[in-house]
Amino acid sequence: MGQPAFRSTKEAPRSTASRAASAAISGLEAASWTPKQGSVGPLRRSASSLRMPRTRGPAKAISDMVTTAPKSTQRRRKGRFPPLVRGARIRGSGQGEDMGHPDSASARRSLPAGFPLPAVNGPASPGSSSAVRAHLPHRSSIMVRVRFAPSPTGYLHVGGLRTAFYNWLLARREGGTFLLRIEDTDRTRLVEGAVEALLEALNWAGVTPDEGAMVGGPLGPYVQSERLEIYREMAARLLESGHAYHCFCTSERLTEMREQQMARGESAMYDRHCRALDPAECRRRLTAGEPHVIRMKIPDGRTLTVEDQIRGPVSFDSSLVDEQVLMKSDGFPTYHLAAVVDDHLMEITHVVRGEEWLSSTPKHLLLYEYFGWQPPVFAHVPLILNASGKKLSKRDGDVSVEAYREKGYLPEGLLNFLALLGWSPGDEREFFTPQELAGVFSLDRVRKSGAVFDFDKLLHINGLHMRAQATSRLVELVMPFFDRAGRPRPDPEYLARVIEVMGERANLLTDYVEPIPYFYEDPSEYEPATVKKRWKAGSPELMEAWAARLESLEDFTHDALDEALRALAESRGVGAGQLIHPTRLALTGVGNGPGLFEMMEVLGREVCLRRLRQAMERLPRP
RNA sequence: GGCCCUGUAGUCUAGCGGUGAGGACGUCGGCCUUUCAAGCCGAAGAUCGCGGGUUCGAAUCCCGUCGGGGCUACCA
Repeated sequence: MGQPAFRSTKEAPRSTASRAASAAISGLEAASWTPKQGSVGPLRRSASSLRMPRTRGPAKAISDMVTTAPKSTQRRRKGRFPPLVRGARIRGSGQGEDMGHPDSASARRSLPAGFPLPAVNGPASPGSSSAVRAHLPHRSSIMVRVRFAPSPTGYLHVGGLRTAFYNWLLARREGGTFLLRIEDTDRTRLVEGAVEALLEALNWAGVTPDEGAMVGGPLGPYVQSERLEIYREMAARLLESGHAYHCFCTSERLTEMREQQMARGESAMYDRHCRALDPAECRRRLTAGEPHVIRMKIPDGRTLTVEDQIRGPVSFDSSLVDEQVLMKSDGFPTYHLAAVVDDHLMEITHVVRGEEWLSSTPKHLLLYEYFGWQPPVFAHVPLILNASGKKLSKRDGDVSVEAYREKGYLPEGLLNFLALLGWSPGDEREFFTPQELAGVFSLDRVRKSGAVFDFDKLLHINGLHMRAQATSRLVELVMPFFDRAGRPRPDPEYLARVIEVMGERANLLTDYVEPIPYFYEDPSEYEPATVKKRWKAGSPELMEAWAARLESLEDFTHDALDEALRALAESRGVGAGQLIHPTRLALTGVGNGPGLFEMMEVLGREVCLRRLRQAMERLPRP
């Protein structure tokens, strides 16, 4: 007979899933993944020694990091696209990536005090002062620096969490830095409290930044609206070097232009009207305070190639690239300028972002070239799709991380599921803790096509993680859900026993609350279908006898209850089920749930007797 | 429309010139059991988008084609 597992509140992972859990725990070094609430549990383990080799040649380190992973993988993937080294290759009439515009002295001069102008990735500029320079390449050649750069327009989207997580995994894996930057350059879309919500969600997930907004760091500020001076300065450099120009076109003119282009069947692109503006007139209109933007110049006839870590080389014809606005008329930069400038200044080595950015990458490449900076490695991750194959959005149901948190998902469960959306380990494992993922994740195993968000599978994976948790952690995590359900919090000891008794039955934290009210209060009604099925002619009388027996039962324990019930059934000449089912109905009001005897032990004699009697009174005589 | 990405069961995926195309979710059935879950066993489900070509042999290589998606803003 199966012994109830609820006798004591165990600390170890429970039953079946522990198999999966421990199988999945390889000897990888524990990364510091710490979900906000609760902790410990089986997630903790001692560090062992599977470190990545850290001694590598400077140039190699970067490209290796992403392509390396398991040896077999590396071999297998070879030939998918040329082994890349740096992020981009630029062909055509230009000077290619080696053209070095040394950081202009003027820009350096006018940057905010204490603001380092690293140019770490850039070509060493011969004349620059070099005490600082000297040690930088060193550091950057080893240090992987990745970032998550959301714009605070609301909540954290699950797709955003996946992107952040991939970045975080890369940083953890390489002992690098995961940075959070807030891209709030669109003042019309700002949402109050969004930054806090973003951080709260990341914290909950345990995908926490090592550096950046709210946590600080040496290369801040990390909020773009606080870096306006820098963008202005950088835009000025571009103006100075002839890579950008002022544009005074009104939005009306622009709209009209676009309409005409479309009507002619052409693609809508800025017609470069202001590029030809007479310098003197430009100056005049500027001093007159006429509203204007700054646009970047795009050369014709160049082929711009991104060496994407996930897709291989992707080429664009520069003649088809629009002359993007870099600085808006309100003095804020657009994404393109701000992101490039910040990624460089913040010494980002790998830009891992959503696929929606792939088409604007050629502009970014050009900006790196104009500034004379070396671009980072790029990797564009596929989109997360809804059931009809479109980019997952609000209209498709729950897309905010907060929603999943409220539904009772575990951060590990959500993260595990999200990681598997577009990435696979190469073997057939599917259960991973975040730190395990940090040991095996690599960009070259990320798929290129979008993935549909499958709620069923998310629930399943979350269930796996639920079963791998220590009871004590579950108690901690479940408690807040009582508040939310408007129920008094149970005694932690009692809740622990409920959780043990529930065993494999929970896939969500809320499964310990809403679906099992009978653990916390007497049933207020009885499921009609179950009454019909289980409350038979002989039931009331049997319940009467059973109640009497319970009163005199010495130990109100699983074993004793089991024995007593079976003895009673035998003496009455009925099957045990004749007693078991009506009892369950009387105690819970429903037809299914945990094993009856362990449940009775948890509920206790008093409660059981009371409910049995209530049922006899309230249930109709069949 | 243009540019770019992409295409293995309903869904997530493995696959890298020779496999009965493997695994997972979901579905259906069985076992276990007092129920429900979980677990275990089993089944159905994929003309590898389609058409050509290369090859003794193609999901894998080439060409074409169709479908889906992203971008095409003084949004990110």
